[in-house]
Amino acid sequence: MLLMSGRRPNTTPELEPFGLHIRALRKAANLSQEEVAHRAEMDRGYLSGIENGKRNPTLTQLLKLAKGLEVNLVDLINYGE
Amino acid sequence: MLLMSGRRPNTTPELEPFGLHIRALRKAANLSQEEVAHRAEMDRGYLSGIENGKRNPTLTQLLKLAKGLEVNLVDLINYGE
DNA sequence: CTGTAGACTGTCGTCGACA
DNA sequence: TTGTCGACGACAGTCTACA
Repeated sequence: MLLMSGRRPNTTPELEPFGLHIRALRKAANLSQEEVAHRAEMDRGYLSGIENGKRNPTLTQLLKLAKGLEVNLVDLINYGE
Repeated sequence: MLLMSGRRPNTTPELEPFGLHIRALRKAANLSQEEVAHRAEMDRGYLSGIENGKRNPTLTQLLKLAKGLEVNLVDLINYGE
């Protein structure tokens, strides 16, 4: 093997706080991952990966996510760092 | 012709305002692309692509860029939208 | 409802080079 | 100093499916 297809990295320390923040925003809005993913027009499994700090989203994905959570981009990335 | 290797997309409307903002921040600090890229530990040519709205950086790249420009993440992405 | 696995396409991100 | 090109490895992002 060594085919390494579907990216499934372990939790990345750098991305973890962001993921927790996204989850907090979603919970605060009382939405399921599926609902947010649908509104953001992104994959539900991918959103799960983001919340768990396993994915490294691009700027365009962040824009979609902000839309899905109905917050502006600044609030989306305004976590502790 | 149709081999499409080294990513060299045309300007993406979605990414353009962000690029202009990054350029403004860099100019305000009186830095060259090379200096910022070095401090951010990223490729200079790639930074050029970002400023021109041709690249779609990931969250980790944004974190690096904030470091290179010596601003926090919020200021980095706080452009008009 | 959520997490994760497999498979696939397309792009990210780097390096070296040249205008 | 900046933009862009070629090549290439690695990963983003999607879809189906199952616990």
